[in-house]
Amino acid sequence: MQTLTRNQQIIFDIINKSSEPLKAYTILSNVQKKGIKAPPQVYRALDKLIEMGKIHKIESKNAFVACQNSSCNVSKATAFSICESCEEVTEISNSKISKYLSNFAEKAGMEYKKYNLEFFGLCKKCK
Amino acid sequence: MQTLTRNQQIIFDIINKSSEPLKAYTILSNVQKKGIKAPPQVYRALDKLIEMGKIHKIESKNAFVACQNSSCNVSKATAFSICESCEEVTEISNSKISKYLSNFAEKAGMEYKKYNLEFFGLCKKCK
DNA sequence: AGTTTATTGTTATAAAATAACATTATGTAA
DNA sequence: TTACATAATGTTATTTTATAACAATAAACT
Repeated sequence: MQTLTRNQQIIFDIINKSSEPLKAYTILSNVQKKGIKAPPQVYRALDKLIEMGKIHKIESKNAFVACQNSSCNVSKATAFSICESCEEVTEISNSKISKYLSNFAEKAGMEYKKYNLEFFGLCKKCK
Repeated sequence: MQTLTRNQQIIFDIINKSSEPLKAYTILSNVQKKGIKAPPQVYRALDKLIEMGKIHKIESKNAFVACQNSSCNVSKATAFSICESCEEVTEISNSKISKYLSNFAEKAGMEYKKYNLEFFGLCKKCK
């Protein structure tokens, strides 16, 4: 269990408290009062947090969310549903889907390391 | 069957001929001699081509590939494997996986429209 | 303590995407 | 065919996202 450095902790806290994915520059503007002033500081922390599996990047949105999956300490596989109406992003906890997809990748002849899956549509509330 | 406009055709041809995903500004530099001079012209064509399902965006790479799936004329569902060594990107033709995933989304309570799936690892050659 | 390794701070810049507005082309319906 | 609407294009400027490069600190190791 890796401990976070100061910058990593500050940035993780903000992402973790947020109810929605945060963009790097939104994070930046929220931590400038704490002395984190420049983009590289944010991006470096984000990179490490992703490596540790503490956060994930929503590629289609260039935004970052805390991992909801308590067992997820390596960022091996991520799956999200994204509502095109209310923009809600939900992490799909995914033992089944994960098993299915890793199997699929192996069959396809790939030495599989991770995947990223993003569903788009309307969430329960919006449909 | 929709016909392409001049700019769309030029840009589709370049993507279609390429053996690898192309970035918007790479495309731009390749079409400037044909009179397409500015980013918006490229991005507009890309957006339309995506709508038509002629190309897909590899979100994790900000790059674009022609659709390999002849039946794919709506960009409903995309799946790619990306080799982290040689950078090869392959579209996975995906009736099974597609069925599985759309089922999965429905069960999760989502009104599903499309998904994007990106596998990372080592391809056959590189592993 | 001295050395390596990781993290941080900082400035500048690169890369990716879009806003805004003027212009031209295409389709369509009286 | 003319008038109107719609779509596509051209253009300039700007915004947004991400990284290069290098100096300074801090932490971990022997």
